This record gives sequence, structure tokens and C-alpha cells, in this order.
Amino acid sequence: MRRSAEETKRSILAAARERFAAQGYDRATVRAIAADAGIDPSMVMRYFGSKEALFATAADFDLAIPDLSRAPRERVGEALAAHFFRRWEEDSGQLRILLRTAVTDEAVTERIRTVLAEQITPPIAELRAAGTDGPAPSASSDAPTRAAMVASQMLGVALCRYVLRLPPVDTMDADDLVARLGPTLQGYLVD
Amino acid sequence: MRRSAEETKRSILAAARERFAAQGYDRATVRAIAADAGIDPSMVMRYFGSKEALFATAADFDLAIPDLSRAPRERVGEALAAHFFRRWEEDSGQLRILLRTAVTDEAVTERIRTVLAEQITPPIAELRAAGTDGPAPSASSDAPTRAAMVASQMLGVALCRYVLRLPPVDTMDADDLVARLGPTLQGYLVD
DNA sequence: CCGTAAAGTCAACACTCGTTGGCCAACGCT
DNA sequence: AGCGTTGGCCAACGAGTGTTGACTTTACGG
Repeated sequence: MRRSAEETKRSILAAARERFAAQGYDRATVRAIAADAGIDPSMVMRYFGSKEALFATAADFDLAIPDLSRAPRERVGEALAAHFFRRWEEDSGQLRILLRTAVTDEAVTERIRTVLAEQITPPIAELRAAGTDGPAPSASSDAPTRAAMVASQMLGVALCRYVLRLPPVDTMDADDLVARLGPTLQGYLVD
Repeated sequence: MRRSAEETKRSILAAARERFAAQGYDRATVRAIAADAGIDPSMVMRYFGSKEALFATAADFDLAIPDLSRAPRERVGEALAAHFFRRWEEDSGQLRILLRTAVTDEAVTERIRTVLAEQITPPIAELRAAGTDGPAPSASSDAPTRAAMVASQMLGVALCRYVLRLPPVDTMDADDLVARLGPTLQGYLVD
């Protein structure tokens, strides 16, 4: 009994997150994760049951979206971009796991679809409904399309910055990126 | 001797492209590719030497970039977006291979960096140099940054449309996407 | 102070992968 | 017809994978 159970469990989880983020699901082997955590591979199975279960808990995090109602209407795009980077810069591991595994694992892809539909689209629809004052019918809402355009730009820049490490996006100041992405998101949000 | 050598070779290559595009490098097994081509796995080695060599020839294609000098200056963004989709819609397989493997294979990532630096950045630098009439010094050219922003948006929308199949981007008309992406690229290109 | 449960190690299983070498069969030529 | 070349298959090897069970060591409580 060197370490406590909870302590070892956290150690395994941390090593798993790092490996999954750096190498993706297939190339991150249980043996390598165990070696990083300083224990035997069998302990991974003991504490998490299977590699897939380990990945499930390692990839179980929330990507909360802010309320767009605050922030001046002319700068909502910039505010949204800033929010994303504020979250990503403090922990890019989760995002790297998401992008590295989404291209292979259908479950992760489905999760992104859900986040887009349930967490990104509604605030945008609300923002646009608030824009049209009065009982404007806003016939066929294109909020899903606008949300998807926002997602495509943000996923793209995240891919280039954290996964592909494409210069000069990978080394730019987050502030500079926000300044450049702001007008784009603004265009997608409010035309 | 059922088929000619060249015929079988093409058959293997076609199966390989489909598998690599759909599953990425690791999950596209030599055995599965051989089964798709209707021959024995050993034939793959005979004709291509190794799995990595097979991948190299399967992923060896050019992503040519158009000349931005034509097209009216106010619509250069839209023209560029249209060009990408014209190329992608006729053969999305190559692009899927690129995106699915770039997140795992460092060589593919490096290839993207090279394309960005040698094929995308120069035309943009030239476009901007042509914009400033006269001997404007254009002190520190931010063409690399602008090119990277363009790349981030286009890679992002390609990821969403062809790999993640994120609704509604995956089913939208290419024309509609071009219309929405045009202003964004325009902003990145000419401020 | 000893027994017991927890924390950890070890060796192995069953499987899949890329890869190899030997064998077989069909065609084209003289 | 005979022969060599060529396209193809079969069986197997060696390495690496996730996973399992039995064994060993450590700490703690009566």
C-alpha cells in the first residue's frame, strides 16, 4: 500500500488524459498510461474496468456555453470568441482529446453533434429572436445553420492551434486571435 | 492470373483510399483493404512493400491553389471559397484522408504546414502587395497570419462537412456554404 | 502481535496486426 | 507440348494489444 486508492485513480486518470490528448484513442495504450502513472497495467482494469470505460471517464467533461444576452450587441462575436479561448487556454487537454478522437470514434462525434444542437444553437436562436423587436415571426429560423458556421470556425482554429500546431496560429496571442475571429463570428451571428 | 498486375494495383489503391478516408491509418487494416480489393493481404506487400508505403502513395495528391489575381477584388473571398468546394465536392476522399490522418500522423501534419506556407501564403501576400498601389513598404507583412486564418476556417468547415458530418453543414448546398464563407474569407484577405 | 483486507505485481491468455516465404495455377511463348 | 514467368493463395511467425487470475506485499485494527 504505497498510495491511497483515490490517489492512484487520479494518477491514472491524469496520465490517460495526457496520452489520449497527445496520441488519440488507438495509439494511447493501456500499458503506456500505466507506466506514466507508475503502476501495473492490471491496476487500470481494476479501477476502471476497461480501456473504453477509462476513456469514457477521461473524456467526460462539460463544455459550457455562456449567455450571449449580456455583452453589447455589436461585440457579441468578439465576446463569444473570447469565451472559448478563456476556457481552452486554461485546459487545452480536453479539447485535444475531443478533436483527436472525434475523427475516429463515432460516439465522440455524436457528442459534438449533441453539444452543437443543445448548447450552442439555442443561445444563438434566442439572441436572434431578441434582435427582432416586436412579434416578428422570423419565419424559418436559420439559427442551426448560423450555429454550425460558428462551430466550423471555432473547431477549425482549435484544430490548427492545439492539434496540428500550425504556425503561426499555434503561437499567436489568444488576444490577437480573438480580435481576428470576432468579426467573423459577428457576421455569422447577426449578419 | 485472373487480372493484370496494373489492374490489381489500382484496385488495391482504390480500396486503400476508401478505407483510409473512412477509418484513418490505424483502423484501416491491410487485411480489410485486401478483402475489399478481393485478394490476399500478401499481395498488398508484394505491390507496395509495406502499409506505410501504401499509405504514402494513397495520400500522394496535390492540392493546387488558384490564382487570386483574377476575379474582382471585392469578391476574392467568395471566389476562393468556391474554388475549394469545386475541388472538394468532386473528390472528398483525399480531403478525408488528410484530415483523418493528420491528427495522428506527424508526416501528414507537416505536409499541411508545407502546403500552407508554400501554396496558400504566397498568393495572399501577392494579392495584398497588389492592393497597395505604389511603393508602399507594407512593413511587416501579416500574410502568413491571414493565410492561417483562411486555413483555419476552411479546414474547420471541411472537418464538419466531410469527417464529422455535423448537421446541417453536411447536407447544405455547396453554393449556400460558399455564400456564407465568402464574406469571412474576404475579411481575412483584405481586411 | 497477528490476521485481514487493500494495494500492487507477475505471468500468461487470446487475439489482431503487419509481414514473410513457400507453394500452386494459369497464361504466353517457342 | 513443354517451359518459364507471373498473379495469387495459404500458413505461419513475431510483436503488441486488452484483459484476467493467482500470487505477494503492505498497512491497519482488534
